[in-house]
Amino acid sequence: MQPSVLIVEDDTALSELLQWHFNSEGYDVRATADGEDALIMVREEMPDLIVLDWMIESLSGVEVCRQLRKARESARVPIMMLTARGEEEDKIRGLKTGADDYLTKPFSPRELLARAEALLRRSRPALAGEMLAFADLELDPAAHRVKRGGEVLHLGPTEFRLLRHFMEKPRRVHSRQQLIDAVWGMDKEIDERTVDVHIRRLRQAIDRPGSTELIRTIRSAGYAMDDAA
Amino acid sequence: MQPSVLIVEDDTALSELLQWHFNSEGYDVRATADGEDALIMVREEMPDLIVLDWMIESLSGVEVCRQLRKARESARVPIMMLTARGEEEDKIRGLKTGADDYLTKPFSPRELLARAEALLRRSRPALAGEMLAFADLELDPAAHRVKRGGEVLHLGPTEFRLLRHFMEKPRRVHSRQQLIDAVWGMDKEIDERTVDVHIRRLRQAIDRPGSTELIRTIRSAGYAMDDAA
DNA sequence: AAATTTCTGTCACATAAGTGTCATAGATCG
DNA sequence: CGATCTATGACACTTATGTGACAGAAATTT
Repeated sequence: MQPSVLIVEDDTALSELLQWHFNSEGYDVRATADGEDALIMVREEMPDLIVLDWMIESLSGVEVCRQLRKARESARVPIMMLTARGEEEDKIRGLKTGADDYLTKPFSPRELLARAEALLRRSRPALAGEMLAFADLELDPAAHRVKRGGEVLHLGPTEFRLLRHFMEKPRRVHSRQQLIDAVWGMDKEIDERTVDVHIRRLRQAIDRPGSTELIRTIRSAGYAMDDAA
Repeated sequence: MQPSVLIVEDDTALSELLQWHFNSEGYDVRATADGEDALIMVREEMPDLIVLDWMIESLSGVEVCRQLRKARESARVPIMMLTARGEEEDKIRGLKTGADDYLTKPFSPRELLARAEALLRRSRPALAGEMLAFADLELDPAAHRVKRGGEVLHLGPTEFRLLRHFMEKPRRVHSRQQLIDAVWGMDKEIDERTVDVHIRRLRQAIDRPGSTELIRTIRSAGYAMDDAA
C-alpha cells in the first residue's frame, strides 16, 4: 500500500515541486496552501505524513501543528516542518509544538524524501491504514473492525485504541503511563488504575473461552501483547 | 525498563521541547537549568544519559562535564553536549573534557534521539532494547521476557533486574554491594544477606534440573554469571 | 427534547504476587 | 576444629493487580 502525504505550502512553485517528487516516489499526494483546509483534509482522510510550511495563510504552521497534536486521531502523525533561513527562532518554537523534524529552505528534494522516509518508517503501521494482525487477531484500522479467528468482536472505542496500540507494538511492555499517553492523549490526567480496568475490558472482549490470554501482565512494569505462554 | 535521561538546559523552550520528545520515546525524563543542580541530581539518581548544554547558568557545561567525569559513579555515563553554531572551538574542548557526542543547534529532534540511542546502545544495550544472551539463556528487555533453551521462564521483578544485570556484564564478579546498587538502587539500605536470598530465587527460576548452574558463588567476593568451570 | 443505551473513569475491596529478614543448617578454609 | 561465609525454608509484611459496582458523560434513538 502506498503511503500518503499531505503538503501544506503556499508557495505554489515549491508545492508543485514537492508534489512531483513525492509522486514519483510512489506517494499518494494531496496538497493545500491553507491551514484551515489542511485540518479539514486531515479529518477527512488521515495522511501518513504531513509536510508543513511554517509560514502559511490563514493559520500559522505552529497553530496547525498544535491542533493536529491535540486531536486524538492525528496526535501521532509525523509532521515535517519547512522553515526559511533566518527563522531559526521559530524553528525552536515550531518543534516545541510537536513537529518531528524540520528542514531549512533551501533544501534538496533528495534530503526531504530521505527524511520523510525515515519518519514514516518509524510510525507506519498505525497510520498507513494497514491491516494489523497478531496470532489469530486481525484489526482493520480503517474499518474500525476487529476479528478473532474470523469472528467479529465488539470493542468500545477506548478498548479499540488500546488494542490497536498493542498490535502496533506487540511483544513489548507498555507501562501504564505510556498507555495513557498513547491511548488517551499526552495531556490527559488519567489515574493509572484506570488502565487496569480497560485492560480487563479488553481481555473480556477478545478472550474466547478456551483460547490463550493475549494480554500479559508484567508485574511492576505494565502490560504486553504476547502469544506463547 | 525505560531508560532515564537528565536534560541540563537553561533555554526553557528548548528544554521543554527536548523533554517532550524524550518522553514520547519512552524515556524517564528529568531536567534542570542549573549546573550545580545537575550535579546534585546526578548524585541522587544516576541517569542513563545526560544531555548538557554548553552554555548554562552557575557552572559552565564543560565544568559540569569535568566534575561528572571525575566522580567515579558518574565517570561512565554517556554525555551529549549541545552547542550553538559558532562555538565550534568549544566543541573540541567539550569532547576533550569527556563528552561522548555533541550536537550543534539548531538540530532536529530525530537526530538527537537517534544519537542518544546510539550512545545508549553502547553503554547499556539492554536499555536500548537489545536482546541479551548467555549460554542458552535469552533475555528480551523490551518484552520483559526470559527464555532458557526456548522455554519461557517466570521471574519476579527483582530477579529479572538481577538477571539482566548479570547478563549485561557476564563472567565478572559482582559484590553484594554492587548488586544492591545496581538492582535495588544506590540509596536503598538493603541487608547484604538479602542478596543471597534473591540469588537463590533466581537460581531456582532459571535452573532446569540437569542443567549447569549459571550463577556461581565466589566466596567472600560475590556472585558471577558463568558457564563452564 | 426526552428517553435509552453505551461508554467512562473511579472506588473500595478481594486476591495474588513478591519482598526483606531471620534462624538454622551446611560449606569452606586455614 | 573453630571461624567465616553461604544456602535454605519459613514467615510476616508490603505492594500490585483483578474485579464488580456505580454515577455521571456521551452518543443514539424515539
